[in-house]
Amino acid sequence: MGKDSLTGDQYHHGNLRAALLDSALVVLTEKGVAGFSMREAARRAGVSQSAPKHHFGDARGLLAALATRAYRQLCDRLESLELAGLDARERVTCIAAEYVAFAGENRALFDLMWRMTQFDFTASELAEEKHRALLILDRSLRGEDAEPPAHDTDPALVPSYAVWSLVHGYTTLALEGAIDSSNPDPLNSDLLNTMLALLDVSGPPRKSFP
Amino acid sequence: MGKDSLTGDQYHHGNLRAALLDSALVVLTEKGVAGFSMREAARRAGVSQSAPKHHFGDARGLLAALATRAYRQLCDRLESLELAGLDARERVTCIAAEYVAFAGENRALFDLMWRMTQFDFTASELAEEKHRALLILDRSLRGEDAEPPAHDTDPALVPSYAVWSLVHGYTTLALEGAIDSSNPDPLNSDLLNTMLALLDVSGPPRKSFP
DNA sequence: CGAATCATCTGCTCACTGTCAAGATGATGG
DNA sequence: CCATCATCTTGACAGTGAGCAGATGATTCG
Repeated sequence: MGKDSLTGDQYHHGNLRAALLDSALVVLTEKGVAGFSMREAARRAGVSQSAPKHHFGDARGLLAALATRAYRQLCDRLESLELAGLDARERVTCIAAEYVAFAGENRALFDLMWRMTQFDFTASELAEEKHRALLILDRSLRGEDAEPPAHDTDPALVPSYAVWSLVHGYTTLALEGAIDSSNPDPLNSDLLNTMLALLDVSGPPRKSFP
Repeated sequence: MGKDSLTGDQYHHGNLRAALLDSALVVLTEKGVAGFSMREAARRAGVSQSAPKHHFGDARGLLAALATRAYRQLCDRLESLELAGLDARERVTCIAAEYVAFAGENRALFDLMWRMTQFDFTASELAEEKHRALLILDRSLRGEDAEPPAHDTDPALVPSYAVWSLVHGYTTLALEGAIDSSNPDPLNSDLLNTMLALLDVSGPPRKSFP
C-alpha cells in the first residue's frame, strides 16, 4: 500500500495527506467539481485551512492527487478482471461494463478525471496512470502475448483507441443527458453492448496513420 | 436573428444581454471554465458587477445561456454541411470532421457544453439544442427521407448513438491528452477516420434495447 | 543529554468572487 | 404629467485560494 492508504492510524500528527484525500473525496462527491472547496476539505479533516499547502501545494495539486488516485483505482479494477477463456468481443464487453460501472459509482470523481487539463497541465504522475489505462485496455483486447505497442501512434493501437473512445463517449454523453435525458440513471449496458457489436474489434486497421 | 445576435447597435442602454454573452465568451476562452468570472465578464462589457443578474439570474444562468448558444452554433454548422450525393460512410466522415473542428476551434466552449450538469441540471432550452444535435446527426446518417425516430430509445437510433459516442469520446480523450499526450494539437482526423472505418454504420442493430 | 534542524501545522492578511438588498436612472404608456 | 416598470449602480456580506510569519513538535546530531 502506498502513502494514499485509506485508513490512517495516528491521525492528528501523522498521515494527514491520506486524511485530506479522503475528506476531499467526500466534499467532491457531495458538492461536485464546481462546488468543491479546499477549505472545507481541510475543515472536515479537522485541520486548519492552510494545512493542505505543505502536502499538495495548492488546490489544483489536491485535485490532481485525487484524480491520480482515482485513475489508479480504475486501472486496478480493470486489471483484476478475470478474462481468461473469453474471446475478444467478450473481453471488450467485460471491460466496458467495468468502465461504465466505475463512472456510475463515482460520478464526481469521474468528472474530475476528465477535467484536469483545466486545473493542471503538467501532472506527470497523473498522465502516467492515464496512459496505464490505455495499456491495460489494449492488453486485455489483444491478449497477454501480443506485442506491446511501440509508441502512442502505433497502428496496432487503433482498435483499442476505438473501443475506448466509444465506451468513454457513451459514458459522458449518457451522464450529460444526451442519450436519454428523461432517464435519471442513464447508464444502459444493453445499449452500450449493442453499439459495441457494430465495432470490428478483431482485425488490424486497414491503413496506418501518421 | 435571435436576441443573441453578435453585433449590438445601441449598447449601453440596449442589448446588454448579447454584449454580456460576447464578453463572457472572451473571458471563458482566455481563462477556461475553472478561471471564469462573471464579474470580469461584466467589467469587460463596461457595466457593473450585478448587471448580469437581471438577464441571467446568476452565474450558472450566464454559462447556461453561453452553452445554449454554442449548441446552436454547432447544430447550425452540422446542418449546413453539403452531404448530397455522398454515401453513408462519407457522410459520417464529413460530420465527424466538422464536430472535431468545432471542438478544436472552441475548446473552452466545448468544455463548457459538456460540463453543464455540474452547473445547472434544469436548463430546458439547452437540453433542446443538445437533442437537436442528435436529430441532425441521425438525419444526416440515415438520410432525409428515413423515418424519424419515435423516441429516444428507438433501436433505429443505435448507429447514430454509436457514431456520436465514438466521435465525442475520441474528441474528449484527445483534448485531455489520453491519445497522444506528447502532441500539443492532438486532434487527428486520419486516426478518427480509421476508427470510424471499424464501425458498421449501415445496417440496423441486431436486437432492440429496452 | 541537549541543542539545532527540519517537517508540519496554525493564524492572520489580502485580493477576489458570487449573491443580495436598496436605491438611482431612464423609458413607456395611460 | 406622472406613475410604472425594466434596467443598471452602489454598497455590503460571507466564502474562497493564496501567501507569509511564526508556533509546535519530531528527528538528528554534536
